[in-house]
Amino acid sequence: MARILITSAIPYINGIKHLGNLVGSQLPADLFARYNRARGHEVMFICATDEHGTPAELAAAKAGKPVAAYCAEMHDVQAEIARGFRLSFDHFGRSSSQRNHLLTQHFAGKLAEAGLIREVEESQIYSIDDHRFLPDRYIEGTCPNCGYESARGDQCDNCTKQLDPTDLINPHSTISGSTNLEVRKTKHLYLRQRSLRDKLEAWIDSKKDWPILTTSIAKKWLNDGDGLQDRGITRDLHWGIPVKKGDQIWPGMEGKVFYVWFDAPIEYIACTAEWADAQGLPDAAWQRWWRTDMGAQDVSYYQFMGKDNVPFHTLSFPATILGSGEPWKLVDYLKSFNYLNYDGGQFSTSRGRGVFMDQALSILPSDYWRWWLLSHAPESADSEFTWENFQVSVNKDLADVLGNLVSRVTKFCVAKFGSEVPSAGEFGEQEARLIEDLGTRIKDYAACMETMEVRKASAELRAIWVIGNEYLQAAAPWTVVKTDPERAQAMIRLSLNLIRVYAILSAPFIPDAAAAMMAAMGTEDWTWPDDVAAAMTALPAGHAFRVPENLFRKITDEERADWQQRFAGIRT
RNA sequence: GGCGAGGUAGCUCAGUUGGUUAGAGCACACGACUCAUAAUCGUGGGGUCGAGAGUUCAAGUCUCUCUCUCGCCA
Repeated sequence: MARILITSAIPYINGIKHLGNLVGSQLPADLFARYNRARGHEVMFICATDEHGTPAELAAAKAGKPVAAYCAEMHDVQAEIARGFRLSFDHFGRSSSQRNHLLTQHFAGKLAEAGLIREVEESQIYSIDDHRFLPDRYIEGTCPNCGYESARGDQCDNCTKQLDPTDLINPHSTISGSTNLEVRKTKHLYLRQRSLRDKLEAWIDSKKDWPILTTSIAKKWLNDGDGLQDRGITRDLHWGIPVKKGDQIWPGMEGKVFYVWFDAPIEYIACTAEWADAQGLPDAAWQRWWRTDMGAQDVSYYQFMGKDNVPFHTLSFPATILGSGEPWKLVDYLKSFNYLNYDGGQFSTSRGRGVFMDQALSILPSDYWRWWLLSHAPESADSEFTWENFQVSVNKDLADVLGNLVSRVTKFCVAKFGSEVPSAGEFGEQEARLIEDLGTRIKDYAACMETMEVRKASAELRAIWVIGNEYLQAAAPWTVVKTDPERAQAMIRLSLNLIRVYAILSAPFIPDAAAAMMAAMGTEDWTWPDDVAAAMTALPAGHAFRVPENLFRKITDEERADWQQRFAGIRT
């Protein structure tokens, strides 16, 4: 039994994520977690909400709520939706937790001890009316070059010239519109990533089996231009983790907080501590996942994320870990995803384009979405969601191939032999061939799951469903029953056992349907079918089963047209 | 403008270190079957692998040029 640590990129707090966000991290991570649990491994699957930073403050202000209350509320909303999608986190934590405060401050202290922090005094625009420093993107004004009136603090979108906020004519805050701005000196901490560059590169180079997408992004940041840059890790905000050196005050940094991208990945660790706290377990329980000096030396750590998160996970976070000089677990395999596009364009949170997680669940159960998203995961390139494709995939794969198979077997048995596994007859050559074929395919499927080849795994699973139909079609028990009922009984006995095996194999993709299949077969035996022949006799003669409700319904043309129109425009 | 990723059957996509007639699913056509959610199974048609040139005994797979799409950055 292996020990497997899995983290999904943590979603930002200010709103509900769309399907593109889901398929890029949480969902494939869940697939992998469920598969590894099914194989009997010890799994720790962690996710959380990423709660700090200016966007959270602004979203809270817009909602008319204190930011802490807003985040608590939105965390619950996201947690509920995650449950709706059956995301099987061992813990869904919060980057604003006390655990993360302490751990983030701890890391900062260790980095300072190692001489990897430098203090920099810089000038920034302060909005007197907003009572805050304004990041570049929150300042607009007239471009001194082209006269464009909505130039941002860092660059003019019209003439594309790079700007300094102080260059702008009539600068104003995009938060309040206030022009009551001034330049103030402020001091910030920078992490000396440059001095860790070679160490990071050596570490990246040691990861021969990582996807090209992952290593190429990391290499680009390491080598592009002047190479890896030192990075500011503090901000002049109120909402965040107060800057401290371990548990000590950091002179000159009073009232400042750590930058959200500094504390967010540390939450992976802190979240595991939150899990231990919630379980009433001692620190050793989470440390054995994260500290190689406290039992984590045999842990395999997998991260899942969209490609936009790769630089932070290949460089920034490892810089924090390596720089601390402490024996924390580094990621072993990083699985990154491209983007999912929506019907000819991009999903857009700001424009409300596409399907958001809550909307998806309001029109169809999670299994439908899980199946489509995972079987079309943007692994090697960006991929595209269209309603036609969704409708066809769901109707064909889930309703026709799998759902109907369960129907035809169970209903035929009840009609001809009753609602217990029939006892007569022996397995013959056809059954032996099926068992052999199934054994091969299950191995192929498992291999894809282990290497996290999500689309391939879904294709293998579908092929496994198909051979059930092929077998039935060739065996034709509905014909055989007329001349040799005992032989037909053997066929159906096998087919009922096949349903149980399919439930086990399918559970990582479609957990609800799998549970329904298992319940219909009247068993709780989820043992992975390493021995297919044995698995085909797991439900013994005389074992009671029942006909389940249809596992999947079909999406009609009218529904498809309706949804296509409904989700094309603006989310209100 | 720079960098990166891509342009493979009507659609969504696979195609390992270059090597026999380029694959899958869906869609389409025909056939089989009738247990089942008008479901299933089989057979078949369909691609000059974005364009052009080059390297090679051999290129979707390497090199160059061009073109289109999409990102990121300045």
